[in-house]
Amino acid sequence: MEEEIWKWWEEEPKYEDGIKWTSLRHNGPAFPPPYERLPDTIKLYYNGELVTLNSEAEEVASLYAKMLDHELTRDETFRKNFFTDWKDTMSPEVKEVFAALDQCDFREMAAYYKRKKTNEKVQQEFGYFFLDGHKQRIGNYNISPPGLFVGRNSPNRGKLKKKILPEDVTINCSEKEIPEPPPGHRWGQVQHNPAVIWLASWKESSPGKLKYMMPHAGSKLMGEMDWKKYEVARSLKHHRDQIQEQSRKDWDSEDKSLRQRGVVLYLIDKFAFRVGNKTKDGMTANTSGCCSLRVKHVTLHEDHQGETKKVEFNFMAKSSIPYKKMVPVEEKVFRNLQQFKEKGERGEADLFDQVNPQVLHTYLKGLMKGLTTKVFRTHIACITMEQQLKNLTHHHIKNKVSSFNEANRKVAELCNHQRTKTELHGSELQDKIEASRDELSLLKKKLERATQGSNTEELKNDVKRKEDELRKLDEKSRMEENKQLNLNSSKLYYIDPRIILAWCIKWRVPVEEIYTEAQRDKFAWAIDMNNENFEF
DNA sequence: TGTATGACTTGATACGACTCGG
DNA sequence: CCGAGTCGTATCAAGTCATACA
Repeated sequence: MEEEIWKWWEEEPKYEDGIKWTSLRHNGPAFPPPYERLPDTIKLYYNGELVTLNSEAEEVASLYAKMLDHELTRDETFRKNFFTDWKDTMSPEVKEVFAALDQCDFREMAAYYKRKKTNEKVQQEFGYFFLDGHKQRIGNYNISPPGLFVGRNSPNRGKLKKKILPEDVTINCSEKEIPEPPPGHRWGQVQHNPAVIWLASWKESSPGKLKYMMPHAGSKLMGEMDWKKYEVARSLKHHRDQIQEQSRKDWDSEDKSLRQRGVVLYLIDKFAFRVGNKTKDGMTANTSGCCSLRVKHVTLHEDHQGETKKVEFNFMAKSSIPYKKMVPVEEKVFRNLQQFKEKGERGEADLFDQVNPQVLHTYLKGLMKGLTTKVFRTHIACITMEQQLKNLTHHHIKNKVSSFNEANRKVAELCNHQRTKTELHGSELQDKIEASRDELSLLKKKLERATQGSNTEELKNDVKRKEDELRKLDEKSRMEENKQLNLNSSKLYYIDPRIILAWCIKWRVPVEEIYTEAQRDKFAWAIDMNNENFEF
C-alpha cells in the first residue's frame, strides 16, 4: 500500500518519440506450480472401464473436468477441438481406446476438483518492476497454467493452450538487469528494447497469439499513452468540420471508391463504428466493423413510419455482440448505400468493396497527425459525455451520481457496450410481473364484488400491498434493462477522465463516488491535475 | 500491394469479497 | 448466520493499427 507516488505527469518529456525507458528491471513472470497428479482413488472411466493416463493426458483431462459445469462442454466445436488436442497427449495404445468423448466419464475428477480448494498465494516479488528507478506495478505477472481456449464464438474454442515454460518466454529489460530464470531453466530469449513497454512475451499455443506481461494501468508507461490518446482525440475538433465537408463532396464523386470512403467515414464519424479489419477465415468468429459490413447487414427504409430515410444495421460486432440499430441518415448517404447494395443479391458481398482500413488510414494520416478511425470513436464518446453532463445535471441536481450514470449510459449506448449474462433473470422477472399483475386484477375484482362486505378493509390492504409489489418489480425490471448496458468499458477506455473530474469539482462530488480505487489509480494523472475548467 | 506479425487497446466475463434481507 | 445479489478487480479474448515481409 505504501507506494511512492511518482508524478510523472509533472515532468518534462524526457524521451524522443519511440523511446520509452532507460532502465527496466523486473523479476520475470511467475510460473504456475507444476501439475499434481490425481490421488489413486480418483479415476477417469471410459465406457465404464478404468483408464490410466500418463501425466500430461491426465492434466489435460483435468482441465475439461474442471469445466464440466460450463455450458461449453456441451458445445460440439468445443468438444471436438478438445478431444483432438487431448488425444494428442496420450500414448498411442491409450489413444486407441478413446473413440468418442461421450464415453468418457469425468464426474469423479470433477467432484474431486470441486472439493479441492486452490489457494495460491500471490508472490509479492513478481508484482512489481522498476522503471527508470521508480517502483511500478505490473498488470499481469502470472503466467496462466495450461487451459482450454474459451472464446465464445471462436472456432478455436476447446483447443488446448499448452503449458508455458521459461524457454518459451522472451524477457525485455535493461542490459545488466536480467532476471533469474526459475531453477533448472533458461529464458527463451532476452532482449533490451527501449522502444517497447512490455516486460516479457510468449506465444500461446492456441490460437498462436503473442501474449505480453505489461505494466499496470496506473504505471507511467500506460498512463502516458492514455493521456496522449485523449489529446489526439481532443485535437480532432479542429479538423472535424473540414473532414465532414470533404466526405460530403466525396458522396457526389464520379469515383466509386471515393464515394465509399465518404460514406464509411460518415458512418464512423456519426455512429462511432469500429473500422472493421479483415478477420482470418476460420480462425475467428465471423464479426464485422464498418469496412467489413456485408450487404445483408444493412436494410434501407425509404419511408419508415412516415419519417425520413432510415438505415437498419444488424450485424455481429466485436466479441460477437449484436449491433442492432435503426438510424436516420442523410439523403445522399442513403442513395449511395442503395447503390453499394446492388451487386450483392445474396447479401454475402462486402458492402464497401472499394475501401479498406489501410486506405482509410493513409487518407486520415494526411489530414491530422495521429488520426486513425478509432480516434473518432473516442472523440464522439467524449463530446457526448461532456454534453450529457451539461444537460442532465440542471434537472437532476438532487441525485448527482445517478445523473452521472445517466450520462455514462448514453455513451455506453453509443458505443454499443453490452452485457449478455442476465437473460435468465430477465425472463424470470417478466414472469413474476405477469403473475403479480394477474393477482392484482383478481384482487380488484374481488374487492368490487365485496362492496360493503365485512372484509373490505382487508381486501383493500391486499390490493395496496400488491400494487406496491408490482411497482417494485417494475422498477427492478427497468434496472435490469439498464444492466444490459455495460457502463464500464466507456468509463475506462473512452471518456476523458478530465471531463469527469471537472464535473466532480463543479458539483462537489467526491471522486471516490465515481471512480473505484483501481480506476483512480489508472487516472491518477487526471485527478492530480484537478482542473475545474477543463473542456474537451 | 497485399498479407502477416508485433505491440498495444478495448471488451466482456469469471470470480472472490462484500452486503443485505430473511 | 446464510444464500442471493452486487461490486470490483483480474483475466484473457478480440479488436486496432503500424511495420515487416514477400
